[in-house]
Parts: sequence; structure tokens; C-alpha cells
Amino acid sequence: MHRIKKQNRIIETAIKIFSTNGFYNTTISQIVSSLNMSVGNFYNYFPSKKSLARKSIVFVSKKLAINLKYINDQDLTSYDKIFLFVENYFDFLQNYPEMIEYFFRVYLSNREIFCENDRCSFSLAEDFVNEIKRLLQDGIKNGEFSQKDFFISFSCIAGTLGGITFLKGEHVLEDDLNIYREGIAQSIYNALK
Amino acid sequence: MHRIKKQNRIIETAIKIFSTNGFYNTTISQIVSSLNMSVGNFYNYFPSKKSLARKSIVFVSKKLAINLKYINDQDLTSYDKIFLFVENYFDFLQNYPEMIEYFFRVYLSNREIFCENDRCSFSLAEDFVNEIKRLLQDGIKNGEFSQKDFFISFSCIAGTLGGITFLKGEHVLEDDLNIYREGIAQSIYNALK
Amino acid sequence: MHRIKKQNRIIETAIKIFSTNGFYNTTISQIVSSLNMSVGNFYNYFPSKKSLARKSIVFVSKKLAINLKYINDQDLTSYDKIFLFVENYFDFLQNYPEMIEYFFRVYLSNREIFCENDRCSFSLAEDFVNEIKRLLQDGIKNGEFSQKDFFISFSCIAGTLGGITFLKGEHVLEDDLNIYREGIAQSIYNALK
Amino acid sequence: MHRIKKQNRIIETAIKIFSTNGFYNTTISQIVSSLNMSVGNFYNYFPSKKSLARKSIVFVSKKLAINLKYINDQDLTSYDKIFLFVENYFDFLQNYPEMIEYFFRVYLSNREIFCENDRCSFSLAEDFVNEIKRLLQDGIKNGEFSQKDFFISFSCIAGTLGGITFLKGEHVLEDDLNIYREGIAQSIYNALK
DNA sequence: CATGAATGAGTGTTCATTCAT
DNA sequence: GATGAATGAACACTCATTCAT
Repeated sequence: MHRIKKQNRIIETAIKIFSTNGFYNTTISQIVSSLNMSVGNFYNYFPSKKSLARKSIVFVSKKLAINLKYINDQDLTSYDKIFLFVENYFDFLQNYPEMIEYFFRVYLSNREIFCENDRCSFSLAEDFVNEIKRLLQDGIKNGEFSQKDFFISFSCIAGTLGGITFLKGEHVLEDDLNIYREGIAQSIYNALK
Repeated sequence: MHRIKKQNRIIETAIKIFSTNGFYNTTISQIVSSLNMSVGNFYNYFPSKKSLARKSIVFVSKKLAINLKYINDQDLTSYDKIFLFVENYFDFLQNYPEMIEYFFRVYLSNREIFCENDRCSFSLAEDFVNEIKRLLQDGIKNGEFSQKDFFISFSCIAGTLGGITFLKGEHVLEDDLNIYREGIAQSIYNALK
Repeated sequence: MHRIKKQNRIIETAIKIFSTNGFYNTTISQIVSSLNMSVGNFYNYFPSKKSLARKSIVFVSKKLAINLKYINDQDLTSYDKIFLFVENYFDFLQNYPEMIEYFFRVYLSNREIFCENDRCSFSLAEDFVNEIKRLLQDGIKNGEFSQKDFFISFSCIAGTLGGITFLKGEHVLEDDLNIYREGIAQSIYNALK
Repeated sequence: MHRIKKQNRIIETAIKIFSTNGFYNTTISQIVSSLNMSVGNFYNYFPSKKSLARKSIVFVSKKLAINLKYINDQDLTSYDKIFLFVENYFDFLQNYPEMIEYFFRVYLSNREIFCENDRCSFSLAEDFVNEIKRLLQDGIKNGEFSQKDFFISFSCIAGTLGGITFLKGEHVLEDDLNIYREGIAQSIYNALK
């Protein structure tokens, strides 16, 4: 178990540095220095830098999925679920900005790292994607959302959240992000309706 | 003028390669080989690889803005403008996929390349951003769109389009993108309403 | 301590090559090849080529200072000290010609390498310069040398030795350098008297 | 004749830049920019950068020799000649510092540029060296200088002057160089006596 | 498990020189 | 003579990965 713990410590640190500097501007040296660990020892836990990046996105995807799953499991209107989900997302963004940044800046933009052969990146985030799928299907079933191609709806949700996240990174938003919560949630809900 | 023409040829080639391989996996050698040009000569036109990337995004942003400006200039309902804009975007995506990929995968995800001092990346795409701003302001003025923070609306438009674009890159969409046009346009319109 | 030893091995080799080819015509490849070392490993010991050159001149200056300090510490007339010093210098020139060449051809002639900010090159050779200063002060105190501006006296000593060193490098001198020792020593002594 | 004039203009500019930046840190571009001339045209006047450097040292050597020849031609004691020569040297150093710097920092320290096959650099400065030779021979003939190997005497003269020149370059001397003239002249005279 | 010295292929950039116009 | 675009070899430095200890 100790081994798993250490791997997670490495992943958490890596996510922070990757999300700040990008994958290609982060060196293994930097990561292990932050961890007071030796380069050689790093390779006892991960076979390569790319593999670390892949394990990291699975880690993030799982973490993002947990709250969403919790919301999906509840007996609520889809309207409430969307609002709760956005609420949650903003909390996450404020508490673990590095994970969100990692998701949008590193994972989504560096296909060559996360693809191998044909099985591509998307599957690495499947925990998260599957919960989104469930949210949408429930909404369609109960009549709150109109029948739409999944990918269109997915784009509305993840795209809009991604958009506001990028703007945060550009430092053009107000410091207090909370003022955007309701507007974003309502817009997403309207888009799916 | 010959010089400008050559610079543009270089930019167009660079965008193709950058968008396929990413900034860090593209070498100057690759770019100049594609152009049947020597390395040294490349540096007669651009002082550095980063500078090439920056000039490239301005090029893309201008190109994206042209059609949008044309639409904005017409006397149409905002509903029609949104549909026209999405129409246009999908055309652009099919005709110049490399430019869209460049915008979303290279530009938005590599701050360190496009920022210098404080003046950051966002300004490089201002041609495009300004037209979006105009589209929204007109819609609010004529009552079709609800009053919303600009950044929220911007996230809905650019985010949703970005979302569908990423999914295209993941090869999970149908080959015929046209089936998504209307759904996307309607969703964006609903979000802004 | 192993690290220091290796650094010194690198420095000694570098001095040989730098002094033969000059700083700009010496490549890191050449240096590491001579040492049966890899390029990458070189950079584990020195952060840059310039830094290697700077550390090298400190090394030379220290080595030049040692014998001079030994002479200064003895109870001798300044006449004897000058003769001993010149004697020593010629020995040094014959045993470690590369160090002397490095001092005169690389260090003194490439300010841009050895200056950084305002603290300039001269300070790097301070071990050597300080001993010269002591030699002169003692001679003035005991009345053998006339009171003169330090820089004038320094020019007479270091300049004259530098002169004969350059001529050696031009291959215009007799092979047996010893025939110049006494003449040089006497001339320097006369100049300082 | 126009051609010769242009060559000299190039040489004079080159000396300034070479002496400031060193041979290897000076580009042909820099030189021709200073002259409002094109790179291509430069090569109509000099076959290579090295050749420019060689022609430049001949130019400097000739210029240094002129005054010295004038002094040698007069009917004066060697004492007066030495003082006049040093006087002259200091004037030269103040009026054309770039030529002196070129002589000491570029020419004397970059053998590889000025040597070709066996005929080495020294011959390029022969105008200057020959006048020094004459100065010394006259002094020996008239009994003012002691019989000494030419190279020893040459080292005393050129070395000492070189020494003070280097110190000037290090910015350790007083701004008013004139305070060193007499001391330097007397020291050199004493050394040769 | 842990260390960190060692490897070496790879990259952005420079610049003397050429040559078509 | 004059221009400056074009060439391409060369070089400092980086960094993921290995491996002896």
C-alpha cells in the first residue's frame, strides 16, 4: 500500500507542476526535487514521464467523477443537478485549480502524450465522461432535456465550463469567481433544455 | 510585398505542422523542409520559433474574424447571426481544420509561448474576440439575448464550439460533421437567450 | 571531494585546449572527448562554457600565486625576490605552458567572457595580483624600489613577462628559454629600482 | 584609387568593432551596417573576414610605425627618444584607443586568425617591430643602452606599454592617463639602460 | 528501495560566404 | 559595383532514461 501512496504523492506533485509549466517545460528533475526524491527512484514508480502524465489524468478524472456521481445518485430534478454540478465544479476549481488546469491545458491539448496506438486519450477520462453521460440520459428520460446527440450536449457542458476556466487562466475574470456560478449554470441548463 | 508573401507561406505551413504535432514536437527543420527552404533563411523572416507561433495566431485570429465581421455587418436577427456564424465555423473547420486546431490546441494551451511580460496571449486573438463581443452586444440591444456578463456568454459560444472541435479531434464524431451544425447553433442560441 | 577532483580534471584539460585553440575555437565536444566523458555529464559539473573558463582562470591564478607567496614569505632582498620570481616564472612557463598561455591569450584578451555585470575580470586573478602587490610594497619599504604608482610597476613586471611569453608563442625565441632568464630579471629590477 | 579608399574605410570601421567586441563576437553584418553597405558588396573588397582582420593589423602597424620612424629619424639621445616615443604612444592611445586595443586584444591573442601555414602573425606587424629594432640598435650603438638580446628589450618596451594598456581597459587606472607617462618612460629607460 | 553520475541524441539559433539579379 | 536572400554546417546546451553502487 505504501507504494500506491507514494505513487499518488508523485502524481499530485506532478499535476501541480505540469499544470503550471506544461508537460514539455516540466522536467523529471523538477518533479523529484519538489518531492525530495532522486531521479533514479522516480523510475521505480513510473516507467516514463508520459506514463506519469497518463496516470495523472486518470487520477484527475476519477476525482472529478466522484462528486458528479454523488449528485447523479441523488433524487433531484435535472435542473438542480446541473446547478449542483456547476456549484461543485467551481468549488473544485477554487480548491484544486491545478487539477482543472491539468485537465484542460495538458490533457486536452497534447494528444501525442495521451494517445498510444489507436486507443486514445478520451478513454483515460472515462470516469468523468460516463457520469456526464448519466446526467444527460436521466434528464432526457425525465423530459427536462431535449433529445440531442450526446456529443452536442457534452460540448455544451464541458465546453462552457472549459471556456470560463480558460478565461480564469487569462486573468480577465473578477477575482471572486462565485459571481459567475449562477449565470453559467443557467446558460448550460438552457442549452440542454 | 514579396517578403510578406513569404512570411505568410511560412506561417501557413507552420500552422499545419504545429497543429498536428504540437509546438514542442515541431522542429524548425521540419517546417523548412516542408517549404524547401534552408534553416538559415527561415531566420531571415522570423527571429525565433516562438515569434513564428505568435505571428501565426494573429494570422488565424484575423482569418476567423473576417467572416464573423461580415455577418455582424449584415442586418439580421441575432438568431440568424448565430446560425450563420456556426454554419461558417463548421465550414472553416472543414476547410482549414489546421487553423482551428492551432487555435484550440496550440494557442489556448501554451500560455508560456504566447505571453510576454504582462501583455498576454488573449490580445493576440483580439480580432476574433472583438467580433464576438459585437455579436453579443447587438443581441442584447435588440432584446434577443438576456443581459449577461460578457465572459459567461463568451464561454458559451467559444467553449461549445471548442468542445465539438476537440471531440472531432478525438475521432469520436460522425464523419459528416454537418449533422451537428443545427444542434450546436440552437444550443448556443438557447444558452444566450 | 570526488566532485572537486573531477572538476579539476576538467579544468586542467580545458586550459590545455583553450590555450591552444582559443575560447571560441574550442568546443565542448572537444573538451569532453579528451576526457572520455559525455557532453551531458560535463554540464553536471559546470553550468556553461563561460563558467568553465572563469573557474579555469581562478585555478591558474591560484597556481601562479603559490610560488610567489612562498618567495614573498622568505627573508630576502627584493633583488633576490625578483630574480627568484622570474626564475620561477620561467620554470612555470616550461612546465605548464598552457596555463601561462591561458592567462595571457584567453583571459587577458576576452573581457566579455570574464566580466559579468560590473565585477570584472581582474578580480578573478586576485590571488596572483595580490602577491605582486606585496612584492612591490616590501621592496619600497626596504628602499630597494623607488616609490611608484602600483600600476606602473605592475605593468613593468607583468608586461615584460607577458612580452617574452608572447614571443615564445610566436616561435621567434631560442628553444632554450633559460638564456633569457637573467636578462629579463635584471631589466625588471632596473625598471623598478 | 576609390577602391583603396573604400577598403580603408572598411578597415577603420572594422577595427573599431573588432576592438570592442572581439573578432569572434563581431559579425560581417555589424560591420557593413555601420558602413551602410551590403554584405555582398563587402566581399567585393575583402575575400573573407580573416583577411579583413589581417589587413587591419597591417594598417595599425603602419600607423604605429609612422611616428616612431619620425622620432628615430631625428638626432636625439636615446633617452629623449624613449620619452618621446612613450609620449607619442599615450597620445595615440587617447586618440585612437581602438587601434591599440586591436593590437593587444585582437592581434596578439588570436594567433589562429593571423597565422597561415608557417608564416605567422609577427610579420604582419613588421613595420612597427622594425622601428623598435632601430630605436634599440641606435641606443646600443651610442652606449646608452646595454647590450641585450633584442627580444628581451622588445619585451620591456612593448610589454610594459601593453601592461598599462590592459590596465586602462580594466578601468582601474585614473581617468587622466597623463599621470602615468613619465613613470612609464623612466621605467622603460631604466630597464634598457 | 534509493541514489545521482553518466549518456547522447536532439534542438534552436548563428553566421561566414555565395550568387542571381 | 551593389544588393540581400539563400545556404547549411556548426555549436551550446537540455533532459529523459539507465545503471552501478
